[in-house]
Amino acid sequence: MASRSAGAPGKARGELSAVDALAQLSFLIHGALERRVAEHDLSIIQTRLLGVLRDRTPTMNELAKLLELDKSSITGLVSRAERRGLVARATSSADRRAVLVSLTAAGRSLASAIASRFEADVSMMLESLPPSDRKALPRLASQVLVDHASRQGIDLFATTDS
Amino acid sequence: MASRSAGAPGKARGELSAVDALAQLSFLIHGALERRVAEHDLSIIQTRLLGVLRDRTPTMNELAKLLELDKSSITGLVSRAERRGLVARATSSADRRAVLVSLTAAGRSLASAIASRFEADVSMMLESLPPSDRKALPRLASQVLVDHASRQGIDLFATTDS
DNA sequence: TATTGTTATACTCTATAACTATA
DNA sequence: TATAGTTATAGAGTATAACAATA
Repeated sequence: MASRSAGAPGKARGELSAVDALAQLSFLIHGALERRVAEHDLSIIQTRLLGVLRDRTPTMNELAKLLELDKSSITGLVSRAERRGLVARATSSADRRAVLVSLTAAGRSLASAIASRFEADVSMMLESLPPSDRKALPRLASQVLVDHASRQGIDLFATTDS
Repeated sequence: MASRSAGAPGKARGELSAVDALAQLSFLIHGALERRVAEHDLSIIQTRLLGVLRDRTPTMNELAKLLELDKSSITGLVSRAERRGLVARATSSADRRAVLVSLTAAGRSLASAIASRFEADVSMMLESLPPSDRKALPRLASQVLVDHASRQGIDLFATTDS
């Protein structure tokens, strides 16, 4: 369990189990993002919405798949963001049932501000490591991500323009 | 932004920025836990509640500090867990205002089941790495955690029995 | 008076089921 | 008929403010 206290069974003092260490790091980063975006009165899911809209203008349906939520949840999520002027709805001209969601200028600027703040937060966490380890950690993380994605038949670096 | 697509500016194809890699790994682990505990109709916060109770019997107030929630949020959280028979309330004999929260046998067994399932999930993610890296990743994660904690004046490995 | 916990209230987030409009 | 999206409804999770009981 991630939130259990440090002393895992069978581990020497001053050590976390592999799983504990990764789980706690995950909570640390997640929590840092949560606190950061809370300063802008955003939740994690609202932030993810802004994030996926930075380089897409998906339909509500596509948004539901991207965020792994039910379409009815997307309705409310987008409506609250729209009420705050962060995103805009537009009826698709190709299919008049479909609604296209895009970032407003305000939404884009907020997304950028958060991204750079958060980047600084994570960089700060890494600064305690010696320079060689500071490169190794993201490299290993990438490796796990790429392998995990490929295990699901996804190429993390697939490009549309090829 | 963590949920942005892979190609970060200024990065060669096939690479994630350091921050992106860590953020995405964090979301991967968080999501894996979320899906795992959903099988038992638990949320992340309910799971964290069970987790902190594995080696503590705190008051509501202490629980609020441990989980970084308002005490009024703890009331509902504990009540829902209590209704499911996972935790129990008991009035403190030392201070009759205080309520002590503990894990029931059912709660403890559920917490153990989840911990071992989740441990397997994370181990599986690590198995794609060569053995040396498989040790390095948790080691680096621990280092970041310990340094982060000490920066806040906390000794992650403090013991009560010394 | 101060502290512990609960209650009342309000809002976000989520899902299921029923609905409308378009295809 | 099938699909895209919204609405109605219900419940978890969260915070603020007001409250009761105990210290």
